[in-house]
Amino acid sequence: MSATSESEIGTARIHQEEILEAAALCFMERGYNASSIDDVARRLGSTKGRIYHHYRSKADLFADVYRYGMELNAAAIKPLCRAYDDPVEKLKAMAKVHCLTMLRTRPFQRCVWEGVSLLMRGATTPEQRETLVELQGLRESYAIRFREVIEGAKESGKADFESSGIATQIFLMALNSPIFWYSPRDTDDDEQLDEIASRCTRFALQGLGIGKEYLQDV
Amino acid sequence: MSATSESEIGTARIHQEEILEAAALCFMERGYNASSIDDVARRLGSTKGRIYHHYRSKADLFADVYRYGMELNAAAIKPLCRAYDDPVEKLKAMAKVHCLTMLRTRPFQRCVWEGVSLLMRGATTPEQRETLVELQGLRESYAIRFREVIEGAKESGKADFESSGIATQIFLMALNSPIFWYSPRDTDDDEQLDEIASRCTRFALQGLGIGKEYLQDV
DNA sequence: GCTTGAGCATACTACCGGGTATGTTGTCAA
DNA sequence: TTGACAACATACCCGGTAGTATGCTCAAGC
Repeated sequence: MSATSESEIGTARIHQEEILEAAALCFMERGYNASSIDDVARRLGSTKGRIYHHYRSKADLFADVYRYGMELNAAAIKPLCRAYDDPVEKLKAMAKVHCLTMLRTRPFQRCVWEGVSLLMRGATTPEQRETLVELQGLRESYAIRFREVIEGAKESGKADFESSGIATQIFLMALNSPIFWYSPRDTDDDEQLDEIASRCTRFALQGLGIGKEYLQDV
Repeated sequence: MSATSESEIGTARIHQEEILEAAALCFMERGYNASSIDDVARRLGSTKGRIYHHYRSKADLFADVYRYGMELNAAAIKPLCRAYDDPVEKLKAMAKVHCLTMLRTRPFQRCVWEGVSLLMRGATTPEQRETLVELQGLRESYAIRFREVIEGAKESGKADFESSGIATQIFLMALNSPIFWYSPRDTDDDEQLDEIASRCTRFALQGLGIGKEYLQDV
């Protein structure tokens, strides 16, 4: 609320990132409602006081985890936005990167998933509503970026589906799916993640009706 | 616990089905942890007493909702198990029916989804563990049925993927996806559900690498 | 008509967890 | 040196909720 310089915001973020990570892990494992603030604090090796010093409420903390997760997503596909002419090539790159981001930041992505839907029914105060609408907007504008490219692929004749809205939904769902069924191996093998992302990406692109001849290098 | 005749079990089920439905709706809207027993009772126009007369705990109630949802799934695909020679034709039928069941029994399927994973971390008593393992088994054996047919489709040369395990996961995820992004219209149009199920099914089958020439009638 | 038990409702307890109020410590600026 | 404030820890409050104990009613069986 007070006038804080950007450096102050920066250091605050550094302090908070540790909290964010612990919160994301807790929320992923037990869900938002089943995770207590004390749980998050225990994971940090500290107490409630630390969390409530940085966040005004549990919902605020969750919102920040959500926001951070969406920032990671947006940052990952940002370099690709202007780098391709062919929409299919662009879609391939975006899908692969998106899926890799899912795998690499799984706890946050699980929070994004649980996300707004649950909070909508619980949140009561007007400011909370406002925050949720904002977060919802982040998610939707992200999905729209994919939808536009998907529609471009259809117009190029290389994809084949009926409703772009539905197609986008299933497409993203296929790419998101590993955050649920993939449990990371002890050997944190980056190649293995790449392998999984490739398979999800191929599945999703083929689901859109894109021929295998375009998917050799995925 | 006492020796109950089958008819007694039958009438008990009838009484309980009303509770099951209310519980499924509550759990779908707010999630398991955020739904109180009183919420479920309110939706029934009754009180806690009724629920605790039939169920020993909240977890028990949820388990029954889960079980019921899985029974619906199993019953839906059961007639198809011996009706096809071509694995692709069988898979088409199973996928379509599965997706339609998702759409028609959405509240229960959302509970199945939230399902065991969350409870695993919360459930403490040994008997609860036992129940969860049983429910987990229901889900897995159901998935295995799909996996076998999917593998059959690959062996027939009409499908093309690398890991049948991963392929099955993404495949089912694509078919399950409408329980999240589809919100039923006021006009409870059965044809519309069929339309959506068709699109999901085509997406999922194409994702497996099955050619469009096999998917005209989906 | 009396008992018995199923099928609930009512009233109550115990505890957990979100939130707050206050104390403590280190650091930095004046 | 001291005041001020950030960054926590400690101690406490209190509302909500799972679960229980008990009361009520009605229908069936004898």
